[in-house]
Amino acid sequence: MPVKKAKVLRKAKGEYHHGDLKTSLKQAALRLVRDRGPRGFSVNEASRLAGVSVAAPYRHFHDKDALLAEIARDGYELLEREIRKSVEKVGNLREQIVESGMAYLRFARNHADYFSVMFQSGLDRSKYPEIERSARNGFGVIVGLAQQYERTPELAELRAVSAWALVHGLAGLDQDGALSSAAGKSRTLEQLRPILERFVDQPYN
Amino acid sequence: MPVKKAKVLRKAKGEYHHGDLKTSLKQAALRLVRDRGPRGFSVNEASRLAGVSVAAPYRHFHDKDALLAEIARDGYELLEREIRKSVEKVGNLREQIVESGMAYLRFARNHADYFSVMFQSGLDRSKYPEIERSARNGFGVIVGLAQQYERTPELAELRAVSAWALVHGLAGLDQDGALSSAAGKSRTLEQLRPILERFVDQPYN
DNA sequence: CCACCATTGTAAATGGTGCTTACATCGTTC
DNA sequence: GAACGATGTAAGCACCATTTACAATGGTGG
Repeated sequence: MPVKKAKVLRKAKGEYHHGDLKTSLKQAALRLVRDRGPRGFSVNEASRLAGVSVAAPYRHFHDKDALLAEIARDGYELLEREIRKSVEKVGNLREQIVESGMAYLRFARNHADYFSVMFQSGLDRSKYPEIERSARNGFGVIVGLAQQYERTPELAELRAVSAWALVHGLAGLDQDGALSSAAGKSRTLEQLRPILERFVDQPYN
Repeated sequence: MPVKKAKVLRKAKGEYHHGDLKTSLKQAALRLVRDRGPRGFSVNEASRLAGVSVAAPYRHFHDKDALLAEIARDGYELLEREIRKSVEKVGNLREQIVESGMAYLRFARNHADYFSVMFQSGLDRSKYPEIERSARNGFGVIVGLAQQYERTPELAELRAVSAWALVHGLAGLDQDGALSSAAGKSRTLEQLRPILERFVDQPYN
């Protein structure tokens, strides 16, 4: 879990300027989302966590939604990076597709805070084009793989949409705990790999 | 579309007792969710819509989350009914599976308000066992179909989880507008049917 | 070196929210 | 027809988002 050195989360007591309040606020918000769910976050509380006054955030974000939107965008970018990294690790195209899906599932589990801001915060995406753009970039990776994998653009699109829906659905259900087997035992991500492999090995034509 | 006659949504002006405040509040909340997103709902506003004071709801629901939870449970039950209804319409097992998926997608689109309360409201499901129960019942329908379709319980479970994830993901992406084709044209649900058919026709063994 | 000033932070206030408590009214039952 | 449970109201608390007016900071041009 690479966490960029030891960042300043709280402002030092005697200081006036924080140094990197914008980043701190996003981290504080993410922590609140992690601890109290996607709705359990408030600007005021994030301010307190960062050790500044409640008005300070408004020097960096137009409003609460703008803060959330920026976190969402960060999330999409992080997701895309992680997918690309996973894809680069293997040579075989089939494996690349499987790994991109596994990366999606890992992201949803390891960065559940980002994931819930991205998909469960009820943000009005149409108001933040940069989110749309980042999301589309990420999806582009999947589309690219599908295009290499399928013969026609139509089949590629079908494959890409199906793949995205499958991993997105798995990720969502996993986060809701709906995938834990009857006994309540949680599932390893590796246990989901066969689902992806089956999907990839299904011929489209 | 079936809306139980013409229900009393607002209390009549001169009356003191409402008659069915509980139902009215849930309907008001759903309307607010539909109009202003999953976060744009407040108990106070729902009260106003129902024509009562802001404290009145607390005679019927322990708190805001309890109201949301009951709506979610209603949603799971409605979803289950609609899936069962669709399944009954066709005889062939393969078609039943496809139709159950289509019913899920229809539900997500036609009852986007319920769907978002069920999956995007950030409700703490572990606090409301009745939600878990209703959700599990609905999933039971899918599992049942899968058990008829596959030879072993293991394959059936794999099939059921995959099916659920696929339609759940499609529904979620559809609601986010992520499925609209490049031109921004929205997709007919029937256009998604081939995805489900492909899935069903894939041999598991 | 230092006075300026954009940047970043603070304090206080506004209007709104969820929720609780104390009290008022209804209408059914005995 | 009175008592009582069901139901509704009014008022108040704590919290929140946001704005405004002001203050501290530190980099920059003179």
